[in-house]
Amino acid sequence: MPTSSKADRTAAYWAFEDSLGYLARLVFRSFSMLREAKTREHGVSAGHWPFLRQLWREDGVSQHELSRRLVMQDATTAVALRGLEKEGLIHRRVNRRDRRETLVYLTPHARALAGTLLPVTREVQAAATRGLSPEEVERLRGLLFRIVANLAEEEFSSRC
Amino acid sequence: MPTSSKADRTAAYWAFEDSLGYLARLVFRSFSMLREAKTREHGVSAGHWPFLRQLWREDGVSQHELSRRLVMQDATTAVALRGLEKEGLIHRRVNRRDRRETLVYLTPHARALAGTLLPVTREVQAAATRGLSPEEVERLRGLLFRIVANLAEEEFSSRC
DNA sequence: TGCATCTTCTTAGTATACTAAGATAATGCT
DNA sequence: AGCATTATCTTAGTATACTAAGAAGATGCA
Repeated sequence: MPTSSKADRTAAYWAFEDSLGYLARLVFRSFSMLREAKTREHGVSAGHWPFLRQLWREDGVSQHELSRRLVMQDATTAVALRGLEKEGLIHRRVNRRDRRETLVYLTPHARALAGTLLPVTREVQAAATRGLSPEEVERLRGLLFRIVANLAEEEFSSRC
Repeated sequence: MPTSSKADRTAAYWAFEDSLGYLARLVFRSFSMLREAKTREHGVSAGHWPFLRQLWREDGVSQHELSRRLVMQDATTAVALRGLEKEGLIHRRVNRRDRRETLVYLTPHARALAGTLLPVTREVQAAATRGLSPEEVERLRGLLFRIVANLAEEEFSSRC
């Protein structure tokens, strides 16, 4: 048996039916691996994707603001953006109104990539939710969000 | 403003309402960060936790079998187990029936930790699902599992 | 204007987990 | 018994993302 069969893997997943944390880990990892497989050929890695995606929505924002929107640390953002800049996907400019800030802009190339890569999200999303009704997907999002909110509050209160 | 307020962070989360992948990332990260905060004082890191947890269910299994059950790569398992061994949480012994295998056993210390640390899972789980009915939690697990299964199939078919 | 303050960004070090490639050692067929 | 095969485990290198600490530079009050 060269690799584990699909039935084997499914059995492994069921072993965690009692843990939402593990299920979330599997969902997250499956999503990003599948997406990376589809975006790699365009020179976009798993780590760059969230930044690109957010910048397609709005660019010309500061690194700190970008970190906030992606719920990332400033250090993580700084390292990732260095990579994106080296790939020619972004360029940075000092904010004239507050020259402490560096504003991040997409290059024309990165902007054009949106047309190619945004459908990828929809593809992955469609594959992931195959067999689920729109109502079920909506319910899932709602439940996930309530969990995120619960845990954020927990973390918040344990800090104070 | 020293750190972003809770309202700020909630706003950031909502920016991803359309992406199950991001919600899963947030859920996974929130879970493991909160759990790590609670287990660190017992010398158990986020990376060691899954192995310990699986071994509490059953130890005396090979490293490869452990990898399979946790959906981890063998290399990842090998590195993590080296750490667990150094911490005195596991020891390894050659399988007599097939001496190519190394079987992994919990130490008495690690076994005793279960009593202290298993309640932590339940605590985190309870915090995460606060305000959700048992039916909603069950429905959430079912939906997440269907997504994992969908993505596993996708990955499987794209490999062949 | 000058200096303290504040924001923003970067560097350094660490943890987790991946892939690829190879070492090791037992198994089992001829 | 010998040797090819196989399973298992390890090493090396890379990617992602964290925390802590600090540099750099702009702001704004005295």
